[in-house]
Amino acid sequence: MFEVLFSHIQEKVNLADEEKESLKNFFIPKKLRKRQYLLQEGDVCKYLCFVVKGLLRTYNVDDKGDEHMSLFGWEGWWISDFNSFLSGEKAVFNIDAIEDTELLMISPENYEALTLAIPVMDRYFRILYQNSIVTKERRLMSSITHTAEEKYSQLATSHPQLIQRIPQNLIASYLGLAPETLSRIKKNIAIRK
Amino acid sequence: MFEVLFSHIQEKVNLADEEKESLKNFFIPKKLRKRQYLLQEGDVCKYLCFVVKGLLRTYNVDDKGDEHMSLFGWEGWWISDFNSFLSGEKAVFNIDAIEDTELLMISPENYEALTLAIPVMDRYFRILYQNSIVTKERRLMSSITHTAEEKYSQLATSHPQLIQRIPQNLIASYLGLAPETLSRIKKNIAIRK
DNA sequence: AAATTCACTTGATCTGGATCAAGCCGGCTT
DNA sequence: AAGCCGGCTTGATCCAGATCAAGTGAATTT
Repeated sequence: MFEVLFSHIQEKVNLADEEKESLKNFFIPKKLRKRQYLLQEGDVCKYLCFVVKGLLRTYNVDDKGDEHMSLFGWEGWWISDFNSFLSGEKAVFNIDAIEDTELLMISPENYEALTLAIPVMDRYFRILYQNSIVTKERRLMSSITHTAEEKYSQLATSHPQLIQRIPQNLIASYLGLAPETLSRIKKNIAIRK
Repeated sequence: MFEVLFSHIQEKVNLADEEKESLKNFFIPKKLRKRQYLLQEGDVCKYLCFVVKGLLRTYNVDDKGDEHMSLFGWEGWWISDFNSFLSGEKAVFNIDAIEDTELLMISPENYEALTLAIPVMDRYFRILYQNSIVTKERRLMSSITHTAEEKYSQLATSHPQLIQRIPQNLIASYLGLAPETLSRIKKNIAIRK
């Protein structure tokens, strides 16, 4: 299962064989069944998790009990309540599995130790985070600038896999829309062509 | 003017004196007058810029000609159209100076060369980007989850300096609100206490 | 000091999307 | 196979915030 992680890392930086061996020691493998929680709001997020297989969602729940998706993660994504993981503060997000999932988890201490033991991992994460920032910037501007339909269309073209794989009510929540609104939007798009 | 940059870096990692000397060679200093552009939409963003002094805004303009703030940057912030800087694609953002500003700019080639010459800069940027991701995540969830008034109140408590320093119409745009709406919100808050 | 400009306010009206409320269907359970 | 549950649709109504339209006052320009 480390092969998925290695190949993901090696898209960005090179790892020597002995670095790969060493790297294994910093991670804990874990399996989750569908609907199982990885993290609950209020707990401290003890691991940054690489998704080897499966699908997870990160979301919070407001006063009214409504869920708001922060992000989805599948093969090749890293998942956590990043603030809680880095600072040790309580998590504001819940994370649970949408499909059966396999993870490789690293603790904050090992994350620190890993970057010190294998400095090129600083570079790997630096590049990873660069891309993540660009993505988040796009989503943020889209959420401020676009209408509901524009947001959906943009998502549908940029992440068609996501539309296939994830239930529509969760996608609505990801876009900050009521499920009914998304349903109507899809209908309108379908009618128009 | 490099002292501001050094002290900012040294909040996160240590720099040897010879590394500091070397680092200077990768940057170009630049001054901007109030209202002057650093980047215009459609151009390629040729520099990642560290703000030594002053205040800038990054924003895009929609079809209707309305501006939407992406972010503000002052002393100690890094500013660019990050996607354009990294990929060489055309910028979607405009950047201009709200106050007279002093910058230290680095080109993509020098950014790459810098991290190779001084590997601890990978670590510096990794940590910088971590924090940036947490901030963007918060703003995104806030924009999806909260009402207009909640968004403003949250901003006012988390970044009071920003409220002081930046014209109210730009803050409205940053929050994704019409200027009239923000004006009314402030009035309501004032009345209530 | 008159004139223009620009940020901000206030009021009146409009509207996109939320909310509330029913049905509909396909898949699980018993 | 009958019943139930959860995801989705559809319709009717509501409302937060946008838009349109004036007005004010402070700063900048001429």
